[in-house]
Amino acid sequence: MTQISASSENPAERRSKTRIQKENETRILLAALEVFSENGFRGATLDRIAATAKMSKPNLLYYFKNKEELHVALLTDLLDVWLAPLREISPHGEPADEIGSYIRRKLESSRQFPRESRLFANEMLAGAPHIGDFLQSELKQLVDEKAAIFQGWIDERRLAPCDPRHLLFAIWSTTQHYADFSVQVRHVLGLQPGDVSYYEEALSMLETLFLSRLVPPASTN
Amino acid sequence: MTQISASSENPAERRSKTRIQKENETRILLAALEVFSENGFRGATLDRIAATAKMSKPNLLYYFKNKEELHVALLTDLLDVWLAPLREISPHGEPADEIGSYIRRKLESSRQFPRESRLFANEMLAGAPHIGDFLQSELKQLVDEKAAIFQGWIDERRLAPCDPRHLLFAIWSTTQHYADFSVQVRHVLGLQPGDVSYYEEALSMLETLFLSRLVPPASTN
DNA sequence: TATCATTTTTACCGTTTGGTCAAATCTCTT
DNA sequence: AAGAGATTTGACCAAACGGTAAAAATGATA
Repeated sequence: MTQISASSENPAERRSKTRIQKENETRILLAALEVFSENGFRGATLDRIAATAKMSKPNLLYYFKNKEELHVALLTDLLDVWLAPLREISPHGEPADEIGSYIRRKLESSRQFPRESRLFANEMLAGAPHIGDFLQSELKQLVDEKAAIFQGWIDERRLAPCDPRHLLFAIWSTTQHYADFSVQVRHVLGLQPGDVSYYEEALSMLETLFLSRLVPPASTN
Repeated sequence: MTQISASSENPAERRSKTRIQKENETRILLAALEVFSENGFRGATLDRIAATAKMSKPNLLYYFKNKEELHVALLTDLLDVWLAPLREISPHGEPADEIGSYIRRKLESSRQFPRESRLFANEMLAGAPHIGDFLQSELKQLVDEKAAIFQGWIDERRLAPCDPRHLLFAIWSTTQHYADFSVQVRHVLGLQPGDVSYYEEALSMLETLFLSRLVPPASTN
C-alpha cells in the first residue's frame, strides 16, 4: 500500500485508460449504439452487441458491468450532442437568423447522428425511464431560458405570437423526423436504403415553413 | 360432413366469432398495444402481454398463434387509422382550409390514439420490418396523389413553392410528436404524467406555423 | 341433462438472455 | 526473460423467452 493502485475490478474506474481499453470501449459503444438505436433497451441483447463489436460477451462485460451501465453511458454521451444546437441560440441575433441557424444545426445533427437520434427516440417511446430526470431538470431549464428569448422577440413584435416552447417542439420534431423516420421518408420518396439525398430538400422545406409564409394571404380576385 | 364445419384449430379462421372470442381478442389486442407501443416488437414479451390482458400465455396463444401474428394484427388495424386523415384531403377546398383541417385531424388522432402512434413509431425506428411493403406501395401511392393536389395549388400560386411531400412530412412529424414524445413534452412543460392539456396550445402553434406567418417581413425602422 | 365444441389450465420443452467465474492468454515494464 | 497486471476465453448458471401438448373445465345447444 505504498502507492494507491490504479487497478480495480472495473477497468472504467482506473486512473488512466490503456490503449486497448480505449479501443475496446469505443468499439463497444459503437456497436451498442447500433443495436440499442434499432431495438430500444429491452429489445437489444448483449449477445448482439458483442457480436456487432466482434467480441465475446464476457469480454464486453469486462468493460461495462451490465446492460444498463452500457445504455446509460450511451445516453450520457448523447445528451450533450442533443443539447449543443439549442445552447447556441443567442438573444442578440435576429429572430429569423437565430431560428434559421438552429434549424440548420438540428438538421445537420440528424444527418450526422441518426442513430443517436433514434436512441433518444426509443428512450422517449419507452417513457424515458433512464433520462426522465434530465428532461425535468437540465432540459427544462434550458428550454425555459431559450423560450424567454423567444418571448422577448414576440413582445418586440419580431416574432409572431405563439408559445415558444411549442415552437421548439415543432423544430425538434421536424428535424429529428428525418433521422427517426428515415425508412418512411425513403420509401415514400422512392429512394434506395442508403440514400440520404433528401436532406437538402428538407432544409429548403423547413426554411419555407419556419421563416417565410406557406399560405399566401387570401386574395379576392 | 353434411355441413362444412365452422371449427378449425385456429379460432380466428372460424366463420363467426363467439362472444368469448370477441371479448378475449379485444382484450389481448389492447394489452398487446400497450406493451408493443412501449417496448417495440423485440422488447415486448408474450408473458407481459398475457399478464396485462389478465390471461395465461397459452390462452393468449389460443387466439393468436404467435407473437408475430399478434403484432401484424395490431399494425393492420393501425394502418387504416394512420391513413384516414390523409385520405380526406380534397383538391376542391382552399389550401388553408384543407391543410388546416388535416392538421386538426392528425393532431386529434395523436390525442385519441397515442399508443397506436407509438406503435407506428417503434416500427419505423426498427426499420419498418413488418410494414415496409405498405410504405412503398399503398402509402407512397396515396402520398403521390395528395402531393399532386398540393403541387396544383403551388402552380396556381395558392401555396408557397415547396416540396409537397416534405410538407406532409412536416405535418406528420409535428402532430405525431405530441403522442410519441409526450413524456418529453410533459416534462418540459412541467405537467403531471397523465396531463394532456397541452393539445390546445399545440394546435394553436401548428396553425400559426403552417397557416400564417411566423417571422414578420424584415422592417427597416 | 347429455353432448359436443369451445375455452382454459397445467406441465412442460428447447432456446435465448443477462451475467458469473476461474483459468488461460496477452501486454507491458523492468 | 520474467513477473505483474491487463485482457480474453470457455464453461457455466438461473431466469426469462416463445411456444407446444394434452387434459381439464366451461359453455352452448338440443
